[in-house]
Amino acid sequence: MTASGERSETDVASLLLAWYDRHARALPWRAPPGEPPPAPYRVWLSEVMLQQTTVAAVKPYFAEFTRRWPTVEALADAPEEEVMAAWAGLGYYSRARNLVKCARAVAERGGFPDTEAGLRALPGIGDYTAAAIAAIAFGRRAVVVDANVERVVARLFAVEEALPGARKAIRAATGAIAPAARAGDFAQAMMDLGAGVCTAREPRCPLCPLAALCAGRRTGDPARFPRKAPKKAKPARTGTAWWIERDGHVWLVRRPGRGMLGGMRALPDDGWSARASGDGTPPVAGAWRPAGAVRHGFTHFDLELQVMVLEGGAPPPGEGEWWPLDALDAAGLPTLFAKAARRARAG
DNA sequence: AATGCGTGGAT
DNA sequence: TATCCAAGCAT
Repeated sequence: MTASGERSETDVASLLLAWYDRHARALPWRAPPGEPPPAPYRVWLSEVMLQQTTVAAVKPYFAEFTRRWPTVEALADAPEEEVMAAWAGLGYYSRARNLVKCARAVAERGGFPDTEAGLRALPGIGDYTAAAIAAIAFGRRAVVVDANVERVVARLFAVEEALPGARKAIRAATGAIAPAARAGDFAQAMMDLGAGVCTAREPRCPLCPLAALCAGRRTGDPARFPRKAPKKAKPARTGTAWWIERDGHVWLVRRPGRGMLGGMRALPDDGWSARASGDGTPPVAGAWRPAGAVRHGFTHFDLELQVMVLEGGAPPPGEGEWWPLDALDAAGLPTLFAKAARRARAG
């Protein structure tokens, strides 16, 4: 703002919003620039799906969820296991558990809270998501900081401190440039800029509406911002998944509600985890046949999973269900076990 | 506050 | 193939 209170044409927000008016991505959960926002339900659902997840991965899930559950009330009424199965493949499954909890809380209170603090108190909604929904769905001024914004702001102000320590300074700097008007468009513009122009590798500075203001660019090497602490090496683990098939069905279990792949359907396994490899002990005795292995990279370890097959076996002790092979897609197996199932069935 | 938690695409 | 990374949250 200038001293007289009018917006300067060299204001970060003005420059960015003008760019957004021309270059905003068209997305299924987004209103075009300057138009009324989508229903809070769609903003919330998309924001949760987009946590640490790419736009391309989210699109089909968003379409399917809004088709099956068009409102937060419909989602609140859905059985949790159906929602978990529908989430299968998208990852970070605690999001799906919290999605159901949140939908039920919102339905119970008669709608989404329209303040950042109210949103922040709901399950699965943290600082970022509360600010994003408040700004995008309710037009409230909020300091919306995701990884895109961290990168844009770290470059714009050439923040030398490394993440995660720099978060406080980045948040303050973001607050200083966030406008009161068009709060949702500004937040989404920052994210579009980070996603398409101010990218992690090889930023496209000639296309950037903020290039003339950017301290990072003036250093000659904007890509070195934000600095980051070095990351730890990922351990490698091995394990075994057990494919027990009988009369066109396979034996599936449900994993415990917390922890890795929590609450998801799965193949029985030998107890592998991030901390230790599995012990290779089969759940029932029998003529097990090796079907090969699959590799899967998790966030914090790499797993090589041997797949062992037993045909005509008895079910192992404990909870589980015979699942029809011709409907295996509907079981909602997370990707690791979907890979293992393909390997088992390929021979 | 450091750690645990998925997955697929880009380089 | 190896690495990085993406609209983070809970504990």
